[in-house]
Amino acid sequence: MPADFPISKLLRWFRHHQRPMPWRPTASRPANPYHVLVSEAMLQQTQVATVIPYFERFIKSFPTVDALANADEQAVLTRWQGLGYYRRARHLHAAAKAVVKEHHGQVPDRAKTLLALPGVGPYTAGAVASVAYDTPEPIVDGNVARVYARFYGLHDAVDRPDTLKTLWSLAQTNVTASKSPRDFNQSVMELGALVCTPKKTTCTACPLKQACKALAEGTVDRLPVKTPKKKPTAVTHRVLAIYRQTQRGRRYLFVQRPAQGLWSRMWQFPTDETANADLAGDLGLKIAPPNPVSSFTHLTTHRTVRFNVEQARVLSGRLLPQAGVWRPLNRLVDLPLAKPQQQAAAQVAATHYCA
DNA sequence: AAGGCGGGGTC
DNA sequence: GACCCAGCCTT
Repeated sequence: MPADFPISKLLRWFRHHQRPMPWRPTASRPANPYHVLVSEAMLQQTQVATVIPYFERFIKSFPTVDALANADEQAVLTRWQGLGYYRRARHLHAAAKAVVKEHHGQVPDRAKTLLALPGVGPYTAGAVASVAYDTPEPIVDGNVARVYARFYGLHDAVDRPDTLKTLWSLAQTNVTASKSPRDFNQSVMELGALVCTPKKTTCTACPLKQACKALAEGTVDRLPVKTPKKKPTAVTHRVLAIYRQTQRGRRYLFVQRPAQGLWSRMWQFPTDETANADLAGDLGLKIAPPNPVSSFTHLTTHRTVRFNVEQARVLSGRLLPQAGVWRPLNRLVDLPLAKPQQQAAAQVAATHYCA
């Protein structure tokens, strides 16, 4: 039988210390389930402070679930650009279409129904149900796992299936007992973000300190246990900025990435990720010898990518139909680019001004 | 069960 | 550097 979780103390702490978030319902702002759904999609593996400006811009562009459902994918990806995990944007777009088509434009209020939406897993389903509708659905995210692993003294790896089962069970028990599911679920996460942090915890300020197992046994800095992750592999990408000269300046060629894999459906300069592919020839173009522009390293979770950027002028040839678009570098606002391609574009533009 | 998927904050 | 972040999907 686990120790009693001090729900009331935690809720009291939450009322005084919670950070304002634009999607959070308050006394003067009723819950907006669409806002909650958008926020939870953005918050997957992404910190609150990072999400807030993206959320504001996204809602300004797509104020309602109907607006999002009717938007085209390029516009959605453009609003997501820079946030990462771009599959989330396409899933959220598909979820909005499903809400309009299958749920009369109302974001579902039951976790089981939410779970059927693309990009909505167990955490997001519980979060939308509890935060938007105040229903007693459990949630377990990185914060909750850390708080519970410490409070209950769970020394098994928290990403193990049996430990996860325990965590969800504890979350279920606590949220059911809380009588305020919306505040309770958010309060555990907020405690994990502000007090029960991965490092430099501030246990003296913790509303759970009197009953925390890890604090009592001195294992706070060793919990939660996690299985180690693989190191990223090093790869090199060759970026080729191909331009043609027009009366109104240079137009650069951009192509779209495939729907699967890294930076799905984002746009880029033609980029060789394998060996010495014939980038221009494959597009039906003949180019002058390329000039080096810059090199930089970009880090992702699984790769460290060395980007070598070059540019070259088109000599002849006709671009294959549907292969890409020609754009001046000062008109890329509606073309969703991932971070390294944004950086490459900025550096190509800089050399242009110097030359 | 394990790996892929971004980019930034923090120490 | 290393670790983490209001996870999800595919294989």
